Amino acid sequence: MPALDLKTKPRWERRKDARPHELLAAALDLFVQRGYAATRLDDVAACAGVSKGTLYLYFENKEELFKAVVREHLVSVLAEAETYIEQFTGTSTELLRNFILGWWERIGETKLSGITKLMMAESGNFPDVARFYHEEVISRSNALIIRMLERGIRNGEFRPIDTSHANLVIVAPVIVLMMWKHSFASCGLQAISAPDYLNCFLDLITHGLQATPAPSSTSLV
Amino acid sequence: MPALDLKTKPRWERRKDARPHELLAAALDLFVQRGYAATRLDDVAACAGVSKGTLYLYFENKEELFKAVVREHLVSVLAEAETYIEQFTGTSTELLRNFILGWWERIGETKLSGITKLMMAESGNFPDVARFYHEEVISRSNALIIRMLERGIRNGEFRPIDTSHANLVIVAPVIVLMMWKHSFASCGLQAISAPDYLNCFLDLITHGLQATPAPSSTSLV
Amino acid sequence: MPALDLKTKPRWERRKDARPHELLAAALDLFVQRGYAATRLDDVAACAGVSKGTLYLYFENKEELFKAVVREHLVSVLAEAETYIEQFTGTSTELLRNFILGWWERIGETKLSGITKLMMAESGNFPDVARFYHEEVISRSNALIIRMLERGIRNGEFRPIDTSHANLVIVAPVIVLMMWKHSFASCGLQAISAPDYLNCFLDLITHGLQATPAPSSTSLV
Amino acid sequence: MPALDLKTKPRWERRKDARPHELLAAALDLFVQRGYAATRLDDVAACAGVSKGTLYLYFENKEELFKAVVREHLVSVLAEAETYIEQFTGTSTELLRNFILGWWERIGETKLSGITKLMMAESGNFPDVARFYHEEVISRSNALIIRMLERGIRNGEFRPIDTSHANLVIVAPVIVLMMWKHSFASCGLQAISAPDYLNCFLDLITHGLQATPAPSSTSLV
DNA sequence: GATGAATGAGGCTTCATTCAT
DNA sequence: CATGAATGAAGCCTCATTCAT
Repeated sequence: MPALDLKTKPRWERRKDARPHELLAAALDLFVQRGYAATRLDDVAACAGVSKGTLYLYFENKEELFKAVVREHLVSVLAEAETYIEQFTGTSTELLRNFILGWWERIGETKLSGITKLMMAESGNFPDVARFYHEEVISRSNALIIRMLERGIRNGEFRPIDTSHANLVIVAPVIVLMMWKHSFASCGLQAISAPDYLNCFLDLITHGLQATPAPSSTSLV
Repeated sequence: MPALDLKTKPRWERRKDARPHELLAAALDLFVQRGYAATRLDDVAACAGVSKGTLYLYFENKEELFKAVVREHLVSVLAEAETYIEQFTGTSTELLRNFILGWWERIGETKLSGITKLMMAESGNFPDVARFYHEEVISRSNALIIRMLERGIRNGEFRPIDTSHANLVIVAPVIVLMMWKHSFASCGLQAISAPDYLNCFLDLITHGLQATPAPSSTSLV
Repeated sequence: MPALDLKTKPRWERRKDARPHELLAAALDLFVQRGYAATRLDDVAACAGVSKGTLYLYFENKEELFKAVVREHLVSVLAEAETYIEQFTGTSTELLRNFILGWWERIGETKLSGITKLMMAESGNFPDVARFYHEEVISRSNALIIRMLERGIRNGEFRPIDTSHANLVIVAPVIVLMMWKHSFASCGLQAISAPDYLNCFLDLITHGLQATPAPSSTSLV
Repeated sequence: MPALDLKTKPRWERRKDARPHELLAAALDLFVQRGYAATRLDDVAACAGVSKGTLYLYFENKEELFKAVVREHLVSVLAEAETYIEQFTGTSTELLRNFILGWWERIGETKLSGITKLMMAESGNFPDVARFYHEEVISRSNALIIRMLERGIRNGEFRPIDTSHANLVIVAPVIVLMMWKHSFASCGLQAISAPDYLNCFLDLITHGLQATPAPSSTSLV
């Protein structure tokens, strides 16, 4: 067998390579479902069809497992968003709207929203994880949004505002929506329609940012 | 009997009336600091200077202790807010601003913000507590805000918007600010200036709600 | 007020005398309902409308309380039975039947059966209580039954049998009935009709003891 | 590697297949010795030479542990008895006698009698366990004895009696003997000779059941 | 590499008993 | 006499982590 034929690895060996991904998928599911502290490694292993000990072959401990989940699933989405924004050529209002809706589509609507929720919920008890997440995810996403706002201000679309705080104002409803979905809504309490909510929010924020006020194009009642 | 005996320390002190409040104070501190699941009742007892068993003289179990904390500390603030809103005679814009700032002052700035954070963080794992909190706190506070928005719409100050979603949009930044304070900020990561943030938010939201657009009175950069 | 008028004690003082009896009544109820170990002194106190501490004014500890219950409620019934048997003038078969049925009426059907059950159930874990109960109750009741059997043998009604073991054979069904009532029957499992059961038993035992066999007077099917 | 290393004691020993049985044996010992409620799982573990947590690898909780003890040790004996009775060809009097004596030999004389005692003693406080035991053990053993009585009545050996109550009358002395052994006798109070007692009982019951009365063959005094 | 048995610290809750008032 | 707040040991159960095989 020629050494070059890397694609015909025997089955068990390909499986070997797949292991970490299977484990991370299982871990994601459970972290999202139950949170960090309440997720038992037994369950992660069981869910991945592996023994508990095997988990420790691939990840030093619970914390490292979680970090790996974040790296595997969130960081890639961020990179994609960075590219998108850099290349966008329309108005900043459109860009912002697309960004928010895309964010919801790629993260909010998927399991990944659970990670955002989890970090807001538990970073206080796990400072190391918090630091890691802030560096890898939050600061990068902040930069992204601030860049969009500055673009809008620079070309006169948006009023000149304090971008670093506006960033958080803009981000807040999406975060709250994610948290709601994984807290009260998951107990059957007060479900929220994400599209309606986001439209309402985008309408308000668009009006709020507008340099030259214009009537909203659609009735939102 | 010699006067010296007076120094004998009793094995415990009778504090019948004060005890529940002391315990609730200790419980509040720890729930806020560590969350619901991670708070150990031993620690609550120790923090209140009593033994583990004493806690159970006053509260049936962890859940009831928590509920009592909420009743003692949050429900009263809500009642106050309801009265305030009912009696307010100024513009709705002013009312909304006062409400938000008062909310921050009474809750956001105090330990109580930790309860809001805790509930968003853990209600998914404790549905009974979630139901209780939603009934006692959330639904009442929702009603409050919706009433304010309707007041503004009715008298022509605000655009006609979907109040039930707008409610959440308005609430979101305050909630996120509370959560941030008890998550990343508590690890020394990216502190946020609440006044600046809230001003930025109020400026945006005021603009966003306005029926007849007016230029913002102050530059916020 | 003349010192002789003992019957007109002020109310609170008569109540003082009643206390121990009220406590013993409450204790009886709970010991019977839940057994010795599972009875909480809190509940006894509450059931008697008294504080926990008061219990300790009258009884040194749980064990002494229990002993007092036995003395108050069982020992007197025994004395009554002893008298009855001494004075009975009919046949021994009648005597035995009356004794068994009377035993069921005075003890089996009442709460007191619970004490018998309790002792069989828990004496292994409380040897001191067991010793006390054996001395005060069991050995005396054994003597009673043996005397009845010997009377029957002496006058030719009963076959000559080993009275000390027959004693236990005779006693066994009544004890089992008492235990059943307080164990499986109390969970709704297989209720037993005491009259039918006792009749069946008396029929069998009468036949079994008879010196000159005679057909049973009633069909028991 | 030097041979000396062989002496290193492992922190634990792998005993996958043996463990459950060792645990059940330890549990049986302690349940019998102390009863259900008074048996601490720590002690069971210690008695089996494992840590507390290990118990929970094999049994979900105390109740399941107990059920497993019953299944392992009692249910098998019952099956054996069922077969024996089905195949027996002698007289019903002999069958009954053999059954009773065999019951004593297989259960009464062994630790297993402690389970019977325990259930009579504690089923009132543990209804779920009671239900389980009644289904798995009591109802089956009742059926067995009733079948024997009906056999004797059918072929004219026994008088026609109420079999369902006679069943309990017959069973009572054996149960009482078992209970006695684990209650008063275990405190050194009034030991009972099982053989003498059972003979006395069988003599009485045989006479009591007989269709055509016959003189007892032996003097039992 | 993979397994999964074993550990043991730690969390919630109960209850007989004590003792200052 | 009465009270009832307080104690603290003890019991059940969980779970991250280790390690012989």
